[in-house]
Amino acid sequence: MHWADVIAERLAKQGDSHVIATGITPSGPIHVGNMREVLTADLIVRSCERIGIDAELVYIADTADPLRKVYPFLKDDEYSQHVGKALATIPSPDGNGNYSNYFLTPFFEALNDLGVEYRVVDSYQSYQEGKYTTAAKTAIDNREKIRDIISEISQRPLNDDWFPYNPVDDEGKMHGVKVTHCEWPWIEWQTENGHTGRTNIEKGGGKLPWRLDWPARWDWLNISFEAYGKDHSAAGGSWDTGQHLSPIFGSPPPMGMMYEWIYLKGKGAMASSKGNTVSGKELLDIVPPEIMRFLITRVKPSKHIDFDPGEGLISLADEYERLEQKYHTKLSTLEHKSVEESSRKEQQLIDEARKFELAQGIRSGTSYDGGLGISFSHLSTLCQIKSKNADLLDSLARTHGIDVTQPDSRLVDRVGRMRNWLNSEWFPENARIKLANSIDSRQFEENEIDFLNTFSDNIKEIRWIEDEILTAIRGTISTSELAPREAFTSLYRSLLDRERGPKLGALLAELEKQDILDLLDGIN
RNA sequence: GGGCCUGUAGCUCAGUCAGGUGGAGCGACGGACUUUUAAUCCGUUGGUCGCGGGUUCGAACCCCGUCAGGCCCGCCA
Repeated sequence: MHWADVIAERLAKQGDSHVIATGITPSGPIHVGNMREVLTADLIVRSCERIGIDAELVYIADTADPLRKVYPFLKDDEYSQHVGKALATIPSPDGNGNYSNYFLTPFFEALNDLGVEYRVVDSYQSYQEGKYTTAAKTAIDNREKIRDIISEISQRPLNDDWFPYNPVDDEGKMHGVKVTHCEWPWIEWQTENGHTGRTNIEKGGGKLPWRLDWPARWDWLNISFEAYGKDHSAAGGSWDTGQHLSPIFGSPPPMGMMYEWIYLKGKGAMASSKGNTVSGKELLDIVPPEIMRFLITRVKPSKHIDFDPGEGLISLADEYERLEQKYHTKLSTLEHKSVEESSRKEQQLIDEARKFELAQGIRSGTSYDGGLGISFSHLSTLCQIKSKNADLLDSLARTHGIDVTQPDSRLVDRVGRMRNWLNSEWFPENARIKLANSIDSRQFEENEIDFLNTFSDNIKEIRWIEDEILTAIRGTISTSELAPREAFTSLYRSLLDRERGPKLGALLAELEKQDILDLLDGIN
């Protein structure tokens, strides 16, 4: 059974209506690693829908979190003054609006692109509106008890002056602010510089520390499931203390599931603080949403993913396409048998089907149609040799029977992304089509050289269009002692310096005839 | 020091919760097709399940230990 379906079944045993939570701090570009959390939650929502139970995805934007430091992508002189302030209260790097929205906007665009449906809870706003007031009161009333629990579970004693609420000072900063006195709803504080003042908890004059904020929101949002990053999962970590603190706020803890991080191949864990990230938006600029979803659906959450935006992305797309074919030819009609009444082989097939279904951007309930039938590889070739979309569509009209006047919007969409990919730093060099610089005759047999020379002669007088080039190739093969396959391999090896390649007729037509002739002249 | 996750075919992963003859895809190899190929179809190959013990009639799976990689144990999220 697919892991998302396993979770859905467990949730179904607990009730028929669930709130699935996900939360990411918009302190920087929201990368593919962060997206795993939201997509994991989305898959579980969809699995719930499949078996007929209600599930709502709630995204908590941690906009009340303070800016921890000046990240590498920020200007030091501009942002050092804002360290410690809530993300929602500091200016955006581009000068428009606030900091958190600057990073949330592209993230939401990516989610919409991915077909994720969610409700946003803005934590800064929630504090302002008093949504956390009850929890804050509970936390302060139970200060001793909570301190004992955290100290015991995390194996680290908290200081005597520990207070379960972090107030902001008169500059809006939370770092290094000590609570000196509390008389509900007022909290008195002192900064490291000796400044004193007071803020109103009911008006969002600060926030709960993370270890309390988490279980507090479980209660007021009625969360029944949350996937959390592996950094939270160790004994004594925030998930662990949350389990014990949750009852104090009035609810049992939600069901949870740890997920592993996504690593950038060869560069370590994706982390915006280190700058080695691919944002969700960036990835969606170059591949369609179903490929990005497939990245997540194909592997259990406990596995780390070594994300390779180059060749790895090509194989991911290939794998997706093969699965798409298989799905439409044999998997879509598969009966969803229970684990008990099916063999492991059947289970593996059902898993594959689910990996595909859950990768679809469209919601359950709509039909999964036959796909585009045009492979990514072919598309990458076409985009490389046809610089104009009109020419590209003409080519597809001949080979794939598409309607040039009304091309499928998904096709146009994919072409756009493919062109972005080609123009990006990620597109792998060995998938790029380049005419060889020269031909090393020693690498070829005599009959191959004869063939290439004849071919060179045969194309001298033709018009440089796809049909005539093809005719010339065929004609040359028919008079050659080479088998067609060998002949084509010779052409690929000599012209492109590779064993295989895209359709030669279309490719050569896009290149300059004289360049081909010059190249072939080099043979002796 | 304490803990979590991962380790299964050359590669990417299922299978571990519910112990019962080790699976899939890719790759590689072979064949078919024979005037196109980053093609398709058919077939073959492939693994002391990280390592060592234990429990069991039977262990990839449960238990103990161990090695390797990653991560956590902060008034950070």
